[in-house]
Amino acid sequence: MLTRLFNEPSLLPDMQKFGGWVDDSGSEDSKIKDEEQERCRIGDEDLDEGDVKDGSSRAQSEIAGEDDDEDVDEDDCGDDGDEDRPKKRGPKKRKMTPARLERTKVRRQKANTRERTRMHDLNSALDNLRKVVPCYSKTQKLSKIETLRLAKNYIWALSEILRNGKRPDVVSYVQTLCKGLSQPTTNLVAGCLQLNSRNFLTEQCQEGARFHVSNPSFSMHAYPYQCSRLSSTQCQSGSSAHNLRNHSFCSAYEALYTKGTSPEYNSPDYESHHSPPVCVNGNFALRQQESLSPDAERGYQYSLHYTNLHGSRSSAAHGLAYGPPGTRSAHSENLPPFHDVHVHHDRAPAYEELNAFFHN
DNA sequence: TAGGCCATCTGGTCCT
DNA sequence: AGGACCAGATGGCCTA
Repeated sequence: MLTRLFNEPSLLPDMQKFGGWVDDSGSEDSKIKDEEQERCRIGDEDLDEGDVKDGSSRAQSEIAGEDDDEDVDEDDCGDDGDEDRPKKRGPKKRKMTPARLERTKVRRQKANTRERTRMHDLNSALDNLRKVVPCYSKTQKLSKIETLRLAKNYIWALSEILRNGKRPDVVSYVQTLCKGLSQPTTNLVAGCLQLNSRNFLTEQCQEGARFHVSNPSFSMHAYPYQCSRLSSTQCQSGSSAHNLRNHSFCSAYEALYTKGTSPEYNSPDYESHHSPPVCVNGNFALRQQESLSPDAERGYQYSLHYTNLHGSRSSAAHGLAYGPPGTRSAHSENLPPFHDVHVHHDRAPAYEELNAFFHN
């Protein structure tokens, strides 16, 4: 019955998601009766015709047969014992004529279409963002919230690099990227950078936590922005300064992370992508302590907080590696299957590019 | 099966 | 009046 209200074929599949609307059983009528009773219970105050409230429940009631009765007013709900009630002021309600009903219906459909388009635009923008954050996979897309978190971390990490004029070691870099991310995403990013989260945290604990949010002291062990293909053969292939940088990074990287580590580092081949130029002009006042959303405190307590060099909070590192109890399952033992994961750090961000990007 | 994520609808608010 | 934006509700899909 209610599907008649939305007789546009293209909308029907969507409408059918609302199961109660599709079912033409007798319970529909009782539901509508309940809605009518609810209307009468609420009274005029919420059902002023001037109100925007032209929602489905009212439209449903109107279309359920009240259209035939042109004299039916909203005030007339059948409760005759309400004569003492003071007359409501304000514009008198207009009857829901079929023409008005049709206009309402069209307006709602147009609004739905606009909203759908708006959300699609938002999603395509998010897709674009997914492509420029450090880890991109066509098959294993980051969720929206994780994409935003990773993008925030990415911006912050690059801004710190530019601010300090130093290159961070890959461990610190990954840690920065993974701050506040869920465990699966942490593993994904770590996998993109060929790091097992558990192992890089172990390394971190051994070296002492150098990382601090407000005063990062990145070391120069390696430069993670130039080579995403970490195998020696990949690093040695090709020529040019780009590959030279790759090679230097890979050598340093391998020296750091391939000895005494698990075979998990022999991960699949990752395709390099160019990172977009990044602009940092001091506007990144955001602090890593600030979370993107409240649930960063609520459900994503995976952040690292290395507050000193003595590993006093190194347990937090294990929290990231294994995940806190009672939260999302940890997958630190095995990296997820990265089929077509891309890392976007082929080159160092140049200031010219940064400015160009920012002023576009 | 529960939980996470997502798309969509919907009504409210603000703005032009 | 209508559009943009937002948040809540709802149901589907997927995965552990």
